[in-house]
Amino acid sequence: MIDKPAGSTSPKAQHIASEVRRRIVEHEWRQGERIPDEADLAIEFDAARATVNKALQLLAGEGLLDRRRRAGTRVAIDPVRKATFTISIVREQVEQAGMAYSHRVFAQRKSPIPDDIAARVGLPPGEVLVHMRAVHYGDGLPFQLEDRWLNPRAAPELEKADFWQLNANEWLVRNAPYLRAELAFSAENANRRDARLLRTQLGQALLIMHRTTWNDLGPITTVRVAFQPGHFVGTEKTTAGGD
Amino acid sequence: MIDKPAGSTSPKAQHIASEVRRRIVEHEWRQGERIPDEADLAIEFDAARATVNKALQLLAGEGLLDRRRRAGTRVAIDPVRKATFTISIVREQVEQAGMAYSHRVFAQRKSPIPDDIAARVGLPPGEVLVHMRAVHYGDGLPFQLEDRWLNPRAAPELEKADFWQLNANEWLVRNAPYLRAELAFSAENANRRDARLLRTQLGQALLIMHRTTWNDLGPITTVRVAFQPGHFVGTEKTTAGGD
DNA sequence: CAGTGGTCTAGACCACGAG
DNA sequence: TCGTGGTCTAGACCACTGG
Repeated sequence: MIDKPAGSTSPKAQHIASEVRRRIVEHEWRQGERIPDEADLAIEFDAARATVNKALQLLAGEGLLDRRRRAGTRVAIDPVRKATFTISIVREQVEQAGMAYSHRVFAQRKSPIPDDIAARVGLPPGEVLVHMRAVHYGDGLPFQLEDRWLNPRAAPELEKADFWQLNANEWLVRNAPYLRAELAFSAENANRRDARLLRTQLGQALLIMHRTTWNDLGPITTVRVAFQPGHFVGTEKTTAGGD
Repeated sequence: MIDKPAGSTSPKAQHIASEVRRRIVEHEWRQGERIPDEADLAIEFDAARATVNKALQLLAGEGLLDRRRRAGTRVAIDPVRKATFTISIVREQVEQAGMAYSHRVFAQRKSPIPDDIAARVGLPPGEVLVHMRAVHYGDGLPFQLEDRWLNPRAAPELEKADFWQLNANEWLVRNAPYLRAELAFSAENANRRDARLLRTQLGQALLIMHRTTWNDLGPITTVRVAFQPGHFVGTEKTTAGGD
């Protein structure tokens, strides 16, 4: 019998990926250079081609490899840097920080959308949506402020929901899954309303997140989230790349 | 990176993933509910179990499914929302916007690191690294400002590089691939130096990106990037989820 | 046209962990 | 303990696309 490599329970594809990654990082295989094809690597690593394929697709997804039929696989010239963000539920963020969660709705009414919102979500200007503003608190202190538009046409059950009591964020997560989303970050100086609701000063730099989601009925919701001053949004882990 | 156009021959695993996704989104299968096991789905879709497995792993990666051995596969209770950012090279960002790229280095010297930087990268306080500040321009206007620390021990060839002429960003991408990275966004009011170099006003809200990279020799570089006021950083596409 | 990656299959064994 | 997902394999055919 042939023994397993001692101490290692790493799946074979992972092992191949790691080894290829190492060769790239250590310049054993240089940028733009062609690497052996799947069949050859399968022999070298004593694996099935499908296993090698899986490993190489992983690396291509990370941006370390460029793969093309007939042309073969090359080390990417500009390793694309990717980072994955996980957007958790507000309540969870607050509670993970060991604080007591609460939230308060400051406004909720039907209203025609402003032109900029219309353009962003792809609805005709003046369309009437539900508009709401809410603040989420941790231990009674403002954690984030959301300014949200909701589209009843994309989520009909929405008419029945009572967001004065319920958290819109959680209701949507549970009742209106999306098929597509856009997410963007920017920074803004706190305006008068931001400052009042977040209990900070006018002009304070705020990290702003815009998120819009769609299903096949159209846009579901678009929201501008203003975080508490000093808040960070970060990645958990990131795969290999350059810089 | 970008999915195939939906119209034509969709790979079988993609088709299965789409169909399962549809059943979840349309509440045919509810949150927390157990879905048929791989063997059953393989029969339903007339596919091999490996193909079903691939589809379900995709959805689990998106956060739509929870999979556990023996316990089976369930629709996730809180669909985790994930978003992937691609951090491109500064020059490319500028040139894609149709502007002429240039950059200027404002300071470069060896210097002991401040305590907060030391803590962030995991080096002893007072360690001497290369410190540099540079501004990247589009059509002569400031595009972003970077304040960077470089560790020669993790990238020995660095000593030879001349960043007064070369772009550190690009040099690193090509010569010092990383194995691990951390990325975070926040917002800060422009300080005096930020304002001067970005040609904006003191107190202007700036989107700040912190990035630190490591290889197996230790931290390679840590950088604070301040973007031009009004700049957005966003995702390209996002997969299904909630909210 | 032919080499290379893309994908699927049928079968197998293993690892985890719920019951 | 044993059902379920995790992974691998050997082989096959197909879809691109470079030469």
